[in-house]
Amino acid sequence: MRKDSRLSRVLHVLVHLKMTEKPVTSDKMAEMLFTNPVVVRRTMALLRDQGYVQSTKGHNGGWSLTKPLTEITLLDIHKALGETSVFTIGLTDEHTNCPIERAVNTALKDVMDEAENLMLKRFGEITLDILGKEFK
Amino acid sequence: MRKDSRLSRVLHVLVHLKMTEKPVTSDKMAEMLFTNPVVVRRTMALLRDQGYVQSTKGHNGGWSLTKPLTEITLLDIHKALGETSVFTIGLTDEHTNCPIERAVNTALKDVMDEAENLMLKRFGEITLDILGKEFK
DNA sequence: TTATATGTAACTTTGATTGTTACATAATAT
DNA sequence: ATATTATGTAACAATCAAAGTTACATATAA
Repeated sequence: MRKDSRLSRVLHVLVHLKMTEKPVTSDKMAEMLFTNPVVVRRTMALLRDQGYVQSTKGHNGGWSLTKPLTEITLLDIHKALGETSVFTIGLTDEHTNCPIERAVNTALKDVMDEAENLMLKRFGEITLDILGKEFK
Repeated sequence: MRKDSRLSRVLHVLVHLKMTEKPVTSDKMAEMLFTNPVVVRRTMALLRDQGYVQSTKGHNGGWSLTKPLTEITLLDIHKALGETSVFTIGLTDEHTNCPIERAVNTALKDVMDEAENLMLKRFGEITLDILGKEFK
């Protein structure tokens, strides 16, 4: 099943952004991530919308952080990417008046919600500076 | 992001199988699930490989349970489907010698593993008969 | 005013699942 | 016996969302 690696990638980029201090262009990031500058802009734009980074045009332009890494959590970035539901498991919606389908969906949903809540809670406890710390 | 609804669908089918008692053909199941008999066979074959159902050919043939629903858990069926990793979130593997990528991956993986373990634990606690019970 | 950036719409490609066709094999009813 | 009803499965086509690409507009700085 297909995976969304934007979170992993963008976290990587954000920590590097902090290291270099000056703006990094979409082209440089694309090179670093083996992808395309437009794809980078698309993803980074979501973070800008939430106020975690800013973009500047023209010479010496590019992307830079607007907050210290200590004030950004994995949860913040996860939410900024706007991915709904973290599971590959999907529910069906074709016999909504069938009690068995409903029971199946309820059972699956309860468990997935519990697992997702735990995941989001943990993500909320991890700030990005921690990811750079292990660097040293 | 695309979802895999085989688990939801096959659970639905298994509970109905118990209700009818006699074998149900792939064609009937396909009709019920708004899909194709070959797709049904593909999925059901995975359950047969693990001994949860059997298939019989010819007249009055079809699929039937080989175990009481009380002896099958959501986890059993989930595992039988062979889906690896329940998350849409993927890790990157392009800078394995970059300490930042490693730190990002480790952080994400630890959290995902914890959430997945909780999910599998809960799945293991739910037997399929429970899904039929709510029927009454 | 030229070079360097981002912004974004429109389109193409990719990749994995699902769906389909075709035919082989097996079991049962008549 | 043999016609009918099933599954088994290989090979191929369709689908669909994400990623990638192209093209051009806009903004900023040297």
